[in-house]
Amino acid sequence: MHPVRPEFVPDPDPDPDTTRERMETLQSDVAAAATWTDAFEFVPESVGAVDRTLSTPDSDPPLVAGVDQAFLDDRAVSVVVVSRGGTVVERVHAVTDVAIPYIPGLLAFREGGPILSAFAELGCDPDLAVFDGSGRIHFRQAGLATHIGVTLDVPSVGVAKGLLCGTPDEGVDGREEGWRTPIRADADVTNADPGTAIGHALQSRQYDSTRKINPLYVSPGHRVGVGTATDLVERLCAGYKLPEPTRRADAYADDVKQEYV
DNA sequence: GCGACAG
DNA sequence: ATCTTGTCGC
Repeated sequence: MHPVRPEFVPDPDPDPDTTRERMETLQSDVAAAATWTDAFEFVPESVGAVDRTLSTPDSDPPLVAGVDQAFLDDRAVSVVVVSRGGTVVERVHAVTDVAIPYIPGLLAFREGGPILSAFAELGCDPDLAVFDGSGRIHFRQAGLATHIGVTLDVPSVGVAKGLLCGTPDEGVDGREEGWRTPIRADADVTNADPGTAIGHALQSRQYDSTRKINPLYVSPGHRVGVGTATDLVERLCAGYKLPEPTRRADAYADDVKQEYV
């Protein structure tokens, strides 16, 4: 089986509380090493969900990686789908054993190692990675997107379908497409001044009549600011609730899973 | 003790 | 995440 990186293996201890403390300490270290300001080479405006035949000969669109997983019993299928503009240029996957259960706030310890195994199969170097889960919107500001982003030192953003923690500036129900509001740190978020914007709720899609689609919760992973993270995700959407990188990864993970069932 | 909680 | 049929709407 693929070796699990030390970043995701806290020193073993018979006491579960001690193990948990070590994982939380590791996350605080990850948060301290994270950068939440724009620190990437590509031009944000060149990022898109579809190819643009003519116009804007600006700069080459960056390589954007979508990451997701599917599970079968005690195994995880981790995939990375890389696209440039609207074209998929590479898809890789890794099947690994999962030993850690899902615990809110500790997701990276369950999925991190398997995801790195998939990244190890990649032949290219993504300019940006989009994750299915939170980044800075996390109790210790070290969600999956931040943890992997820091580990690989790749610009990253987290896209979650549910809010883990933090408080929205406004109610999020029934909003129009394109709407967004800041998610601010509250007492549940450590290492952050209360009121600090740690992400956004983004209504990436909405129906005209029967509105009932919930918003996306976008947050910086690493080397991306809060506003830019949401701008990028918005640019990566193509008429669906989820941004294209994540949608493709989700679909590919399901395909691979079927072959292992 | 109770409630909340990404995938 | 996963287990699952039909069903409402564009």
